[in-house]
Amino acid sequence: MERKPTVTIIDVAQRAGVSPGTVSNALTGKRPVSPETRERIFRAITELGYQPNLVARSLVNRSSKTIGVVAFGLEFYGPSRTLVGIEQQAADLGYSLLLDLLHRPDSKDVEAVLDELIARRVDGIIWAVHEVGDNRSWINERRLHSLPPVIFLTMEPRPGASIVSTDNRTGARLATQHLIDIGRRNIGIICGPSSWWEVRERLAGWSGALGAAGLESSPPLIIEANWTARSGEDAIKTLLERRPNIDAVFACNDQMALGALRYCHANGRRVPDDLSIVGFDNTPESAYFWPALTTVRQHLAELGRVAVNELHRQIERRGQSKYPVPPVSRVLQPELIVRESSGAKPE
Amino acid sequence: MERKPTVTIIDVAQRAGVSPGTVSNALTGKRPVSPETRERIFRAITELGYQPNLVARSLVNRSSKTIGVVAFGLEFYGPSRTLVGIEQQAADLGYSLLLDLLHRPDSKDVEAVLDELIARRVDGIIWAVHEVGDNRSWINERRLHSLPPVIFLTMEPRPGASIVSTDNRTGARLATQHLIDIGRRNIGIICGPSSWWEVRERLAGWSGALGAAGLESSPPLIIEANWTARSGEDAIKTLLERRPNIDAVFACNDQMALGALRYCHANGRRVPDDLSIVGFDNTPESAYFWPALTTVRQHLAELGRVAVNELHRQIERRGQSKYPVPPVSRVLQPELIVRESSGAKPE
DNA sequence: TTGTAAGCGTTATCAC
DNA sequence: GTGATAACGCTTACAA
Repeated sequence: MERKPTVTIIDVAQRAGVSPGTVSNALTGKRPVSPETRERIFRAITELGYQPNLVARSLVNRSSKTIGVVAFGLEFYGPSRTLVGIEQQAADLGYSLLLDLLHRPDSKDVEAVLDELIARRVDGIIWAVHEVGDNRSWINERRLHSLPPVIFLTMEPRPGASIVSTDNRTGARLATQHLIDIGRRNIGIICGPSSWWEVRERLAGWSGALGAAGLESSPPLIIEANWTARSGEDAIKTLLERRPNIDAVFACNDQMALGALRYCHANGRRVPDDLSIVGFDNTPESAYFWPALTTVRQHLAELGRVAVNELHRQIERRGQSKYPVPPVSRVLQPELIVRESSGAKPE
Repeated sequence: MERKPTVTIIDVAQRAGVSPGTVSNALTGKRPVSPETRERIFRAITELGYQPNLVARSLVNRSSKTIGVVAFGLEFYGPSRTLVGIEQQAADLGYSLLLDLLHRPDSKDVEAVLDELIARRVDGIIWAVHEVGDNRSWINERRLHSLPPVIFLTMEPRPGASIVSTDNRTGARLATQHLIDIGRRNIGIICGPSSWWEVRERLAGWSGALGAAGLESSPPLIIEANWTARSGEDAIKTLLERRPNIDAVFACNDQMALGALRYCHANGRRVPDDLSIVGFDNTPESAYFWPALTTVRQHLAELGRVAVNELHRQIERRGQSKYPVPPVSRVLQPELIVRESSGAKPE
């Protein structure tokens, strides 16, 4: 097993007739180098085909210019869209991304994942796993203190934790209020699993809007599904059996709304004439459902970008002061997208 | 700016009363360590809260246990699903993932991306960017030789390049043959951009099946769209204006099929009675379209897993022999999923 | 089985 | 502006 000798900064230095330190300076620009030597150095670099070694640089710098992203459910629209935003902003700021996927949102491997990221000396972490059950019980100020800066996506506020999230409660309120505004009075909700914090928030938004309007938001109007179109189909069936007079349904994502739509087609319920349906997420497909889906748009890529920016800020500040960086909290507002399925005339 | 002194392998060694080399051996298991010292070492590790530094290890090992993934279009179903497969298999084999996203499939940043990956000393690369236009013109044996092992996803065969891909041509043939089998005779196709290799393959599968059956596959039956549902809607309109007698359409992805479905609803064309529609990809939603979409399933996660396995093999072999590793080529077969939109009774 | 010491490829400190 | 030289934290001959 042979190895072709790798070209190092030392080889470049020799060829250019300077010292390794000077080559480093020319490369990083951290201190001035005279134009002539600079010129010689870069010629040597191309002649030798020198490839800088970021691993060595990371070692001595104690910083890898890398962000660890821990995510779940990349096969779904939301997480993958957010990841795109993360990657773009990270690239703009000069970071590479180390990607770790959990197989389940409530995976018990958390510590192993964190150890891995620490071992690789990431400069910061973005925790893009939904808050489900007690999967964030590991978070506390002491633990956070032993980690590089971390930004959590969309979770319940916790002391010491920096959070960037969508205002799910407002999103659900928007959707429900819209149904109320167009004259609906018996409004059901198809939830995702109630172990998800986001679901509980959306449920709160729904019942809040109904309560404020003096309308019913009792348990029979609530049904739990599992985010899939299939579960949405089953859910609306149950809902309508329980309460045949329901005239509107708010589904906690577009896929379940799609399932509900399908059920209505198959069973002669006209949407939106007999029943209004509203979704959540604004997936690209939702505009082409039949009828086109009224839904709530989350700014997912923006969420990712903001998270990276906040993380970057924390990384920088951490390097400058020895005092702990105060946690931040940013909330992004979703927006209602009115289409055909609710029955209002889109403007 | 203060730094809390990091615990190194040396500190552990001192505390355990052994040499650093022995600690390393205990950690990696590369050479035997007596049970007693092992015990002492691990106690020291936990007492000190030692965190191994993979950056240092990568430097001396000249291998980072990292795979670079270059991808495009993560907001779409296919790429994100494939990435999940890649991540799972990579994790199983002990690799971390370095993720690089291109903003456009025909991005000109290729060299910058490669340089970045080389600088970080990835052990291998998975190129998950679709083949579009001449965006793979940079690939040649000489260039590949200067890179770590690379696996390309779904592209036209090229000398020296290892490829893992879906058999798009067969997939399209399957879909078209199905339409022929159920009695359709005037079968149009809604393509993605013809600059995409996959599109040209699917087109070839479509026309191949038609030709074999003695049916027409002339240009008026072909229309190019851009993968979006909206473009699918426009495309079928044009197609039907050109050829009102069309009785079936094969759309090159599910989203365009969805757009086509929507057009038919809006214009009183009954699917599948008047017109059969078949898609490609088998997105989770497609089973809940109205009518449920007949489509072609790609094994996307499997594609990613196979790619990682092949890459792993190449990385290993490269380390063992000085001879160049022969490129491999793996083709995965897609499968037809019959639902309602084609008109055949699903079995 | 364990210790010693020489790297791995950079950057940073201190002189000049 | 530039050159020695000592780290950075780990692995691995080579000895013992």
